[in-house]
Formats: sequence, structure tokens, C-alpha cells
Amino acid sequence: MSELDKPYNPSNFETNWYKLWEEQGLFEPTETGEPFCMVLPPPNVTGVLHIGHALNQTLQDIIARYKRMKGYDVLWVPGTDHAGIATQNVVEKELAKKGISRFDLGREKFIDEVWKWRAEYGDRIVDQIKHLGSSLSWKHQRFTMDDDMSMAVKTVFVSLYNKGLIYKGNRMINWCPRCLTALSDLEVEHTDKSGFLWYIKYCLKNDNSKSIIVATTRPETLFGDTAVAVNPTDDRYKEFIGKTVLVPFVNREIPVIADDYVDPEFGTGALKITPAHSPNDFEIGKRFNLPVISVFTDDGKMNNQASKFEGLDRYSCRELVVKELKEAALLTGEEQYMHSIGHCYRCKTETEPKISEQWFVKTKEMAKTAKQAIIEGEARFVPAQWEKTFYEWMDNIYDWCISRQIWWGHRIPAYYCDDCTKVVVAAEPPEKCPICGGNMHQDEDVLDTWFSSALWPFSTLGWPTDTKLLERFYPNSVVVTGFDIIFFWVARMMMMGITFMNKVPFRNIYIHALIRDKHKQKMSKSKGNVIDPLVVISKYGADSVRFTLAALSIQGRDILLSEERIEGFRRFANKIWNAFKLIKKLLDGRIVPDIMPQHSTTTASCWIITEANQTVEQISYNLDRYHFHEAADAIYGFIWHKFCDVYLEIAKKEIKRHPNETIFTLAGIAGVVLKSLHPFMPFVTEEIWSSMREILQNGQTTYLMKTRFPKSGNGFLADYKDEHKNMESVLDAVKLIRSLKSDLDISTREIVDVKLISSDNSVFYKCRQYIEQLAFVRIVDDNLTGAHRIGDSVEIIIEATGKEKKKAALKIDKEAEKLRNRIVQLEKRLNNSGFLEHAEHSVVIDIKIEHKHDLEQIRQLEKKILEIDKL
RNA sequence: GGGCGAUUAGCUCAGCGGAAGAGCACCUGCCUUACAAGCAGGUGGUCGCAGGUUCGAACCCUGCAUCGCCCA
Repeated sequence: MSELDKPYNPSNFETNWYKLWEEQGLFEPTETGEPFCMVLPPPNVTGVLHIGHALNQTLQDIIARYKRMKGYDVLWVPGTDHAGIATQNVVEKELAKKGISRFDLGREKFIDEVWKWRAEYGDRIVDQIKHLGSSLSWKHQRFTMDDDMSMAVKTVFVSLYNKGLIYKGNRMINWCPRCLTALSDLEVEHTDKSGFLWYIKYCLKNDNSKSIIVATTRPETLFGDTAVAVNPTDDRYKEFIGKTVLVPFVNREIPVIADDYVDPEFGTGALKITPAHSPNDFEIGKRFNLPVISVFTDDGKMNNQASKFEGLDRYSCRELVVKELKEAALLTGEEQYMHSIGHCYRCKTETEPKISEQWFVKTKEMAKTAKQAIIEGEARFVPAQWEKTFYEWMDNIYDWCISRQIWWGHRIPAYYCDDCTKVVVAAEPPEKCPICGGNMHQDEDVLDTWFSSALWPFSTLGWPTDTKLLERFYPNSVVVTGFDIIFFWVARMMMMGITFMNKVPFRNIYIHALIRDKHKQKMSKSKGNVIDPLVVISKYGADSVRFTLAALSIQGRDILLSEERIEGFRRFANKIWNAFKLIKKLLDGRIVPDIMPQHSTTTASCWIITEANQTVEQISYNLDRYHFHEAADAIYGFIWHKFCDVYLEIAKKEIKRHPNETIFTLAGIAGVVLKSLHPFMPFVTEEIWSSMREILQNGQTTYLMKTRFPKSGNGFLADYKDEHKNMESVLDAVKLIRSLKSDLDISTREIVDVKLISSDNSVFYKCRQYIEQLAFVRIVDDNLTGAHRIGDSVEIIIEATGKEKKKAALKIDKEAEKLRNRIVQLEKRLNNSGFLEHAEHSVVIDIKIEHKHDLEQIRQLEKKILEIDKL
């Protein structure tokens, strides 16, 4: 028994197809056709597939399959990211369960543990990806810590260092006291939190009676204060400038300084200056040559600068300081205050600004070039609105802190001499110091994970080796990603790509939305509103999940996803399944002739071919510009409301009247449907294709995946304008009859007599069988008296009693009302000389035609109303 | 504080100068030989507010309001 004879159940076949496609090498590039390349944004090796991945990959897979079917040579590079901090955290947690810290193991053994972990769990997300149907070129799979990826990283580092674009410097960075590493600006998430603004009294040295009150959100940093600053124009504090005040608890003498930076409106207009713990204060400190006194240890505790508070963590210290200030009458106020606090993007711990010696990439020039490339159209954002955001960021970029004080990652290829100050930066470790011959030791730090992913579009293709792959597939065609990593990833790929390949890394940058729940809430485990792609795939099938994500992908809008939506599109999959069950039955094993008639002869065939032609055009047009929603909508509407609702219904009988014509059209359109749906729903379409192999493929074995995407206007698909118009008139009549029958309380399936009146009756006579079949009527020539309905091209009459007629007439009244309003509108325009003079000629003509048509219709309607009134 | 975006049917959104559309939801009939996971019919909107440009505005411009996101 073929699968098609059973009810639709995607779990019966999805996994098998993926295995087959992969085994047959259908995901790999073929070296024929125009090259088309994408790199998958590499998911974290520690990660599990979430719905965001599902969206990202669905869209890419639609592109990949579509392009393949269009004859492109598609390379879609898969891979995973070593995710430095995240992975290290995961493995450290595992070890902690056994009571072991990474310091117990030491660097080498710890790294071994991470590799072991990777060997065991690293393929988890890769397996999950396959459930989605993503047609990734697995033979080209990469991991950011592979040897050749490491070589690319080292080569880039050395080159940038030699160009002076990488330097080591002592600067203010963001520090995570839990991960114990520096972070880049981007890796700090700012969120508004409710805190307090405390007002603290700093007494004048030698004059306890006078004091200056500062406002601060961080009283625990006062041990690091080295000045109090006021605005030079602030009259309140003029007398204090240049004087000395005492830091509470430690009584350190610090100056009162005047600086424009201070906002007199904020707090008391006086600021405590702690250069070691605030970027702004650090700048002021530089201007005034203030000492920099750090009060925290690396793990966020108070150090020996905090006198008796030493050893407390930052938060308890804050509490205690406030309490004791209160007791000492140095706290003059306390108010609720919302302020923005930085958090580590990996562990959500509050970060600390910290002065530290780190490695940096000079980004200003590279950013300028990257921006220029977008301006000149070398690469293009879709939707274009992201350009502005991109420019904004590139204009305000700071140097990128790339060193991390962790162990898992690409170790910085810088070597220091044990005996002198020589530093060697090289891909290969130097044996001896080139100056003094001393031993060299490598920098302890590793690089920011994003440093290696910035090279992804060319490192995965073999760079720095000059490979065929690189030559063929760089620049990549498009990169598809979420807006949340435009800066983390896209911008850095742009900078690195241009610097090392002299070309942008990709021509198009498609930015997709974020997925939220149906209440517009972000999905999060703590809220319990996550949709697990693997769960919904097993419930509804990957095809339904994919189609849902594509259908909801409207440019520039967030996706509001719920299981109900997926369920809805599963109905669509089911509809398709059943439609093909019917097609198979209708074709009854007949092989479609090789030579198809060049011109269709029946009205219904011409109509459905025309509709299919237009649908294929719409899908191509919209996929080419990344309008996934519109493309999905076109195929959905065509299949359900044109092919199933109309053509298949007609075909049930038409196949007896015009067997050849109908078989050819049915099979032809069936092929078009499967092919144009395949990028969206690869599994069910391939399954149906295979079960109809004899019929649709003339007995040959081919994968649907390998067939060509339907082309509009290719001889089979064409616009049969006249017949299409005729069919629309027929469908108009059907709609009128169904509606009138419903108003007359005649059941849908009850066959009644109907009379059609039209200025050109030939169409309705030619197609009378369609009408009779679809509307369940008998078309008669007798002059019926009864209820009427008037449409655009035809008037219909069904016999009815007076009472029913009155009921049906209500509708006519309503229609007449609408029509009259419309005519008034049209006449207003036609009587407006401005309109006649300025409007485009064709518009005026259209309006005139419409007006004439409406007048004719209202005339008929009013005639009917008169007749009915006489009853 | 700076920037970006949104505001159209009950909900989610198309439309982005020629006069209001879809899907879902809802209501009413139907167990109809592919599908009740279905079929047929139907209800529903001064397109956020106020000005302006235009013969003509949901669409362009200017303000305002509300919401969301990013950056400081």
C-alpha cells in the first residue's frame, strides 16, 4: 500500500527522506551552474535547537532549495561555534558537580575535558538541525576550533598586529566578576533597574561645619573616590572649587574640581569621581590627573582599599556603607531611582567597568570601509531599514576588546620573553627570544569567540589557502540572520571580509525577525512560553512548522507564534495530502503522454493554467526579494482556493467529458504544485512525488528536490486571458447562485432550476456544466419568476415564493444602496474638472467605464426592486 | 537624551497616491465518494489624532499621542 492511501502522518516519512537526500549527496554543490553560497550562522556547540534557529534555517533552506531548483550550484555551509565563555561555563558546571574547579585541573587538562564534552554532546544540535529538513552541505561542515579555522584566526591576528590594527593597551573595559574575564562593549546588556540615589555628605577639610553633598547610586565605590566634581558655572559650589574634602570612613583628602561634564540638574549638582570604576569618571580623572584607586577584587569583593569592609561582596558592602553613613549622619537623603545597569550577556551578572590591560582591534577605519561598502551597494540590507542602524553603529564604534581571561578558545598568538621585554606575535611559536635568546611563553588569554566567527564566510572556504572553493563561492550570495547579531557578527564579517578578501563577504544581508509568543512576549524558559521546535515537529511535522514560519515572515515585523498557527498550517498539509489522493484516483494509473498539447482547449483548464502561471510568477518574484510571507501566501491561496476548491471539483466530472485534456492539466498542475511548494514543504512534496512516480515522472526515478522550479510562460504555463476571464464570469455566477440559494434556505446540495441572463450568454452556455456542478443547479431557458441576484456580468433567477422573494430582496436593496453610493462617488470625480485635467488618461477611462457599468447595473436592480414591490 | 520602527476588521497583518484586502476568530447551514483536520454562505473597518500638499491621501509632508526596539 502506498503511503498516499493512508491518512497524512508526517512522522511516517520525514526522517527517511532526509537520510536519503543526504546519502544521495543532494545537498552538496555540483560544480555546474552559477554558484550560490550561504554560510549558516554557526549555532553554539553547547546549544539546543530553539525556535529562533528553526526560523533562521527554514528561511535559508527555502532559499537553498529554491535556488537549487533554479539551476544554481548551491553551497550552504554548516558548522558550529566553540562559544568560548558559554561552553567553558557548561563544562565548569559539570565539573563542579564532582567538586572540581578548572584551577584544580589546570589549563591543559581542562581543555581536554572540554574536547571530551564536545565529542559527546557537540553533535546534538547537528542532529536536531536535520529534523528541520535543512539541506546543508554536510561535507563542508566546520567547527570554529578546527585546526584550519585556528590557522585562519592566527593569520588574521598576526596580520592585523603587523598593520598596527591590533594592539595591547591599558584601558577601561567591562569585567564580568563571575566569568572572570573582560567583555567587549557589545557583550554587556544594559537594562533599567530600580535602585536608589543616595545623598552623601563630604565634609570640608579643617571646617566640619561646611560640606558638599554628592548624589550616587554606588556608595560602595566611595573608597575609590579621588575628587568631587561640580559644574564651573554652578554658583552653589563656587566657593568649594579648589578646596579639599574628606572621603567618609577613610578620610582621604580629595580636591573639589570643576568640569563641564557635570550636569547641575542631576542630583545635587556635585559628583563623586571614582576613576577606577566609571568610564566617565575615568575620563575626568585623566583630565585632572587624578589617581586611580580600585576598590574591588576580580570576583566583585571589596579589596584592602575598603578598610574594614574588605572581603565583603559589592552588594553587602553597599548595604553596610549606607547603614553606617546613616549612623554617622553623613547620609542626607535617599530616593528611588531608575538607572541602567550592565549585565554579562552570558551569565547575567552585573558587570564592572575596570581598568585593565587587554588586546584591542582598532575598528574606526575598518568600520568606515564597511559602511562605505553598504553605501555603494556592494552589499545590501534586506529590509533596507537596517542600513541606518548599521551606519549609526559604524559611526560610533569603539575599539573592540578581544582578549578573554578564559581557557577555551583561540589562544592569543603573542609570546613574551621571560628575560627581556620582547613580544613576538606569530602564527608559529618562536623557539627563543630573537633579542636575548631567552625562553618565550605564550599569552594566557584567548580571543573573543566572535573573532573567529567574523572570518566564517572565508575561513570555511579554505582561507588562508587559495582554494577552488574560495574562488568559486566568495563573496557569499546572502547571509540570513537575526537583527540581534548585526553588530556581533555581520558588521565584523564585513570588516574582516573587506580587509582580508578585498571584497564584501556577501551581497545580501537578510535580517529576519525575532519570534515572540502570541501576546508579543519574548519567549523564555522562565516565562514558560517557549515553543520547542522538536516538540512541534514531532506533533505537526517539520513541513507545517516550516510553512508556518515562512508564512509569518513579514519583513520588519516580529513573528507572533503559537501552536494554533502551526496546527492551522498542518491542516494545509493535510489538505494537500488529500488533494493528491484524489488526483491519483482521478488519473487512475494513466501515464501522462510525453507530448503535451501546446494549447489547452477547455475553459477550466485554461483558467487553472493561467492561475498557476501567475502563482509561479508571484512565488519567484517574492522569493527573489525575500518576501517569504507573500510567496507562502501565493502558493497557499492557489492550492486551496483555486486548485482544490474549483479545479479539482470540476475535474471530477470533466475527466469524463474531456479525458485527455483533463489528465494532462491535472498532472501538469500537480507537478507545478509539488515543485513550487517543495522549498517550503520539502518532505510531504517529495513523499507525494515518489508515490506518484509512474504518473508524474513517466516511470523515471528522480527526486523532486532535483527537478527544476516551474517557469511561468513556458508554453505549458501561460496566460489564457480570454478563457480566464470567461471562467471568472462563470465563478461569479456560481457565487451568486450559492448566495441566493442560501438566502432562500435552499440547501447547498439541492438541485434547483436557475435562469441566467446576460448580454453575452455564449460563455454561460459553453460552461453551463461547470455552473451546474459547482452550484448544484439546473440551467433552464424558461422565463422563471422569482428571486434575483445581479452580478458584474450576469443576472440569475431562481424560482421562489413571495415570502422568500421578499427575504432575498432585502439583499438587493442593500446592494442597490451600496451601488448608489458608489455612483455618487464616481460622478463626483467625473464632474470635477481638476480630475479630468490632471488625472492620468487611463484612470479617467477606467472610471468612465466603471460608471457606465454601475449605471446599467443600478437600472436593472431598480427594475427588480419595482417588480418585487408590486408583489 | 539620540536613533529606528509600528498604529488598517475581534486578533495577526498585506496594501504605501486612483478609492478597503487576506488568514484566523465569530455567526448560519451542510456527515457531500480527497479532505468534518472538511464544504457552502455570512457579519464585521470615518485605515491612531490634528493640520498640510494634491483634481484625488490608509499611502506623501509637519506636528501630537500611544506602543515596541536599539544606542548613550
